Amino acid sequence: MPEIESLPDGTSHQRNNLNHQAIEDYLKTIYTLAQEESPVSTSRIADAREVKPASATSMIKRLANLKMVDYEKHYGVTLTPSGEKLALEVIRHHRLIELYLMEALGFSWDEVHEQADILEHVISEKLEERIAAALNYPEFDPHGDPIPAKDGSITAIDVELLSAVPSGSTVWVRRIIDDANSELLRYLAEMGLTPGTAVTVQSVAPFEGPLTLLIADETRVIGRNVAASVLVEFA
Amino acid sequence: MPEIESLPDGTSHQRNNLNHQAIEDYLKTIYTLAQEESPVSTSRIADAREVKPASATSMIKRLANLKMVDYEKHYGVTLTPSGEKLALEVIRHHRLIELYLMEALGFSWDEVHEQADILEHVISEKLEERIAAALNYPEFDPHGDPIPAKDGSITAIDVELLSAVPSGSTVWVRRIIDDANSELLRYLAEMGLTPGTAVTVQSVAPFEGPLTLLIADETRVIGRNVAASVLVEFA
DNA sequence: TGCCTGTGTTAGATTGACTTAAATTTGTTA
DNA sequence: TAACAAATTTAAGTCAATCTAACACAGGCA
Repeated sequence: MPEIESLPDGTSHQRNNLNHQAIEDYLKTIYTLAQEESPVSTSRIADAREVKPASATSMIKRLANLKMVDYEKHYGVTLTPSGEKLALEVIRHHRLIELYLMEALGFSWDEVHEQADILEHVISEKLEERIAAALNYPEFDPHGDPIPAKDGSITAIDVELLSAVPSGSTVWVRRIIDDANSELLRYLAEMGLTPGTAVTVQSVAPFEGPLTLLIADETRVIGRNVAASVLVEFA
Repeated sequence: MPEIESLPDGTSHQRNNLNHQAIEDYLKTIYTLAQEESPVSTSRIADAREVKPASATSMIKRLANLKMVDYEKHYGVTLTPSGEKLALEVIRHHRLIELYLMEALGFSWDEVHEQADILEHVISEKLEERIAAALNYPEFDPHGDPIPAKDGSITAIDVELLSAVPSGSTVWVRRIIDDANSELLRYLAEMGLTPGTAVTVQSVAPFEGPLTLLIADETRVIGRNVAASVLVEFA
């Protein structure tokens, strides 16, 4: 007789332990990719998770069995409400941990992502709560990403890629894409391109050329690809 | 051709990730059990880890391949220097985390063990260092257990079981055995039986009977089994 | 000294997460 | 509209960590 896998209910799932790490990672990946485009294809998931498409397919089937995703063969995948809930919980953990590592333990911007990717799966509800409390229930993480609330609600701000902003505009830096690598993050921080900063786009070179920016009265020239890691809101 | 498994070198082994959780758990178990009696038998390991003896045997062989333990069939297992080093590193993590959760995040005595058992395997060298620094490089954890130094050295203090102390003695509570359950820990804390406290044993009832104690001018009567969780040093 | 009991080991199966390689579907495009 | 290329799925195999069941050893006892 075929056994049906089930996940223990919400409050305790991180307890019986790391088994669910892979599940959580896939759900988080799907959530993130779905924000760019939904449904999410097998190969996008496989690329993001750095596994072969066949591996993604088999996990997708497992997630579908768990009612975490709706899955139509050869078409794609979308999160169900319970899948999204779990994804948001993991993202909440990730972002709280990143902020905590910086605020409480003196880590720098570029160091926190990797450690948070591991810790996000293993902190208890109680530890999550204590960390949130220690940070005074913050709304944004160090990269400017909104931290989902416990109930899954998440502050959305309307952002554009800096690389797509027309010249002449003044914008607020809101977020840096979270999986930017350490060197890039250091480079951005050095220039002052961090969440909260105002930036004026002075000129945009054609043919995917560089942008000339005014950041805190300093003129800076950055490549288009770098600008594509920076999300901004019109002032 | 048979591949020989190898562990990446010291500084990075927790990075490439949770694969080694089981290895670390076995080494920690073996280290702890070896303090009671060495060599350590398969069944003691299996009991402690709550797995079947066959599972312990197969992990023991793996550890022997990795040169983490010396293993003689049907006889027992002892840690090699590199096995002990890794065990002490994990124990260091565990104890630092327990203390950190109490000091920095307001957890209580009885809540920290479970969470530390998970986190001990996943914190980076850097996070370990930051936690140690935040605690001002402590020597003892909340249960009174010594925290191994980075070089693996560990402060040993000469302790006795409170259950074995003759009546009339005055002793310092030094440690509570680390795997005591939450209720017991709360009970001990309530009475003031915590590391650092002075206790006078007023009388010891025969036939494994209760002990009458004087703790901070209060008279308390506790069972022999409870006293066996408390390690003391003669004043 | 040979047997018995319990402890320990081997063999074989299972599950989760992955792989490679082969087969299939989809949706163009000629 | 048939054929092809790319994307996807299936099939079959690996590895770690576990299990059960069957077998082997070691030491005490008769």
